[in-house]
Amino acid sequence: MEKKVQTRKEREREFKKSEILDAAIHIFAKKGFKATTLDEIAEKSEFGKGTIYNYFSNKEEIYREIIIYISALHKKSMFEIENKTETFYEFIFEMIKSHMTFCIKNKDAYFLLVYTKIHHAKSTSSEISKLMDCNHNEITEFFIERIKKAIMNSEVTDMDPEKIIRIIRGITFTYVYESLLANELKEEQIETEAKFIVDILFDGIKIK
Amino acid sequence: MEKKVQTRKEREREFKKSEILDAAIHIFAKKGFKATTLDEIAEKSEFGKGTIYNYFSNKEEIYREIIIYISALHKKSMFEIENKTETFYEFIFEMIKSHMTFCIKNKDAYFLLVYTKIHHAKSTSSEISKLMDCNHNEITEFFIERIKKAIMNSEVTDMDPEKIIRIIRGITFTYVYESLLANELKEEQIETEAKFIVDILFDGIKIK
Amino acid sequence: MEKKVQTRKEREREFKKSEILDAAIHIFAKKGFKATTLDEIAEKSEFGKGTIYNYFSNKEEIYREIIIYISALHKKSMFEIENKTETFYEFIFEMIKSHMTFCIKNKDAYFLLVYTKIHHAKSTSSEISKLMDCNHNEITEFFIERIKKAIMNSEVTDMDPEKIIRIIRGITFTYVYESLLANELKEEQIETEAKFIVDILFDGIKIK
Amino acid sequence: MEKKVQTRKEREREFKKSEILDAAIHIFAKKGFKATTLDEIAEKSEFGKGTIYNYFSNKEEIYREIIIYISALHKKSMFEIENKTETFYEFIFEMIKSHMTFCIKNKDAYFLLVYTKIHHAKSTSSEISKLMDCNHNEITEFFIERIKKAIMNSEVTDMDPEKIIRIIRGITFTYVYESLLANELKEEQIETEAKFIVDILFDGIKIK
DNA sequence: CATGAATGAGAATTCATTCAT
DNA sequence: CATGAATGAATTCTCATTCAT
Repeated sequence: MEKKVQTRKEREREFKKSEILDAAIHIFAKKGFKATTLDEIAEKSEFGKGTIYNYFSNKEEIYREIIIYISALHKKSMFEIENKTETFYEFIFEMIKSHMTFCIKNKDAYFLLVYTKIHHAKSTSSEISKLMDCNHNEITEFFIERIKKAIMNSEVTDMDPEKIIRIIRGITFTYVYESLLANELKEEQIETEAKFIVDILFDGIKIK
Repeated sequence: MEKKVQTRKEREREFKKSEILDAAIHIFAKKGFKATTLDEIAEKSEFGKGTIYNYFSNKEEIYREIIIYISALHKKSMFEIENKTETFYEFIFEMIKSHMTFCIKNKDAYFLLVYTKIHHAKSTSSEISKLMDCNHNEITEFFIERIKKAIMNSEVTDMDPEKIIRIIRGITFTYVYESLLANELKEEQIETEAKFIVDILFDGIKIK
Repeated sequence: MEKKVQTRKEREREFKKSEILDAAIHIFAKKGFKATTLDEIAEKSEFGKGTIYNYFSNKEEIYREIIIYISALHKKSMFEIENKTETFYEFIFEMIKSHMTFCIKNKDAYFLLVYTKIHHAKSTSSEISKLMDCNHNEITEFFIERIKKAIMNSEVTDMDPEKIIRIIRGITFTYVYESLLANELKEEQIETEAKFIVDILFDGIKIK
Repeated sequence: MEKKVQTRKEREREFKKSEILDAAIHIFAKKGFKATTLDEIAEKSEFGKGTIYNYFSNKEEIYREIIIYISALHKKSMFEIENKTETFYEFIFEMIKSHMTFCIKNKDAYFLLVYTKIHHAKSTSSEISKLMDCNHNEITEFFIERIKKAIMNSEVTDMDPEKIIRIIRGITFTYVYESLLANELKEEQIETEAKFIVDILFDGIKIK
């Protein structure tokens, strides 16, 4: 994470790599792995085709590095909220806001993440799916602990934490995904939208 | 829609087409559109590669027909429950059960549907994405009417129906998807699982 | 070796494979493995580039099959003479004639064989070099036995058989190779040329 | 040929060139021309890839210079023995020893020479093959003169000198090549091994 | 001079589609 | 209709060569 002493050369190299990755994210997010060609990545990143191979040994590696990078970013945005919150309600609220912020800021990245999750879900072999699984599990673990605590504190009904997570993830992921697609999720609405979701999650839709 | 009088020839043709589509669904679901080859489809369907071109004019058409077919099937399973239910709670309950039944019976089809939704979401041009959108909207319309009625009946809190749908779809889709992936959703659990979801949806997770 | 019952299809396939191999031999012999392109092979064999991949899974496989085929052919031409000869002189004489006949009839094949021997000599890993070694050893074994017999029969001076083989092989290979290159070895001269070599081998060049 | 007064700069330049050539010989000998990359040469010679182009205008030129250099070296080692010898037997003996010494000292160079001879034998166009031919002919001429003299002196049977050369070259080249490959030729055995060859060449293998 | 990043022409390989049988 | 051999456009990847620093 912290390569303190970096020469100018190294920094330049890192910068160029990230330029290529940036270009690639957009295309991968739009077309998927197979349908994305190196010519497109080259053109979009404004490098020659051969140049890209000076930075990545093949197409798959570009994809992998993107997934690693995005996953880490997303995970980080999830874990950051840990200590900032008191109640479970607050925790979920912050978590959803954090997720939304991440998604708005990294729209393509988020689409790619969802695409990859779906796409690699069934192929047990690939390195990428292992990586995704690993991240997924880490976040799940983290959540489960928090839910157990909430149950002990009588904040929420006593239910299988795994299932609760599925519910929360379901609401959040799809809701955000669809909102983004419809271009209906803007930064200034995060507060309201997040509250909307958490309230339903906690109180349900039934009229009281 | 109206294939009233079908000769034996026509019926045989239809049957063979469906054999090819069946074979293709599995592979498309596993690998996605691009990575699926006609050789694989030919082998799995036990037809010659050339034969497939007697039934479909190209690979895309196979894919399209699959999506049309599955979407219709799924839509049908959604609309069927319309008149069987009295309360909104019942409606959602039946709808989720219906969805689950469909997914269990057509696992690959469902994965393919999800994959296609994600994959084509951003490409505005393709015929397939239009088709998906169209179906999506039809179901949405149908739901919205029901929700409006429910709001009028004071069954649920007065909220934007579009948003409620997103929530419901989010919970259902992802919950079912993840359960299927983890191989944790069996036919005999549908009743329980569906109830679990609806109860949370109506009452929330907060302890009362 | 003997696939007695072959359908027409299979025979046609075999025939086309051999057409491709024939075309490839000439080019490989002229340019070596790396410098030979599949476009050239395709053009010379009068097939489309893709077609070749219906018969061989990659360029290396074409090369390998050629070497296997030629080696076997050459080995066969060596072993055939075994029982036809009485004295060691006769044996060597027949062997050289056989070698020459093979080389004249399969000029390109022979050049390719020599090229491959040289080229793969140092790479211990490749499958091809193992194959060549294997054939080389088989022929060597065969020769050694005959030489030992000749020594026991007092036909030739008692020397290390391995070294004698090297001498014989050296004379024969290079002599034939250079003669062929200079276009100075024709079928009708085989008898004379072979005798010239054997006589020197047995009696030396010293005036008596 | 005449680099009489060389500045330090020039000497340094020559030295660096030879460093590059040295590195290249090993790789060319191992992999052949096409399969050798400039990256490898650069790495092995410990120069930057671009630097190499300050000394040679392209890959082919490196190869050519190597061949020129080695050929000259080998030729020199052949011509050196001219005046040291009295009889033809002695001449051949010295020649073979000289050849062996050269080969042991310049193993890679020798392999490369053999490889190049084989490889370029058929391509009439290239400059390299002309060079090789030229050297080949020079040595041949030189030998032929000596053989003619030997025939006149009744040292050897009256035979076509060209053919005798082919025999001698055949024995020597292949014998040495195979011995080197098998790692069986060491400096201290040169005397013995050379005598073994010459004796067979002069007296044959027939028991007397 | 020394360097190595950038480049694109060229090579191997894949695969949807055609078509003769 | 059924078939699969033939095809070449498209794609990934390599590497000699150039050139700015």
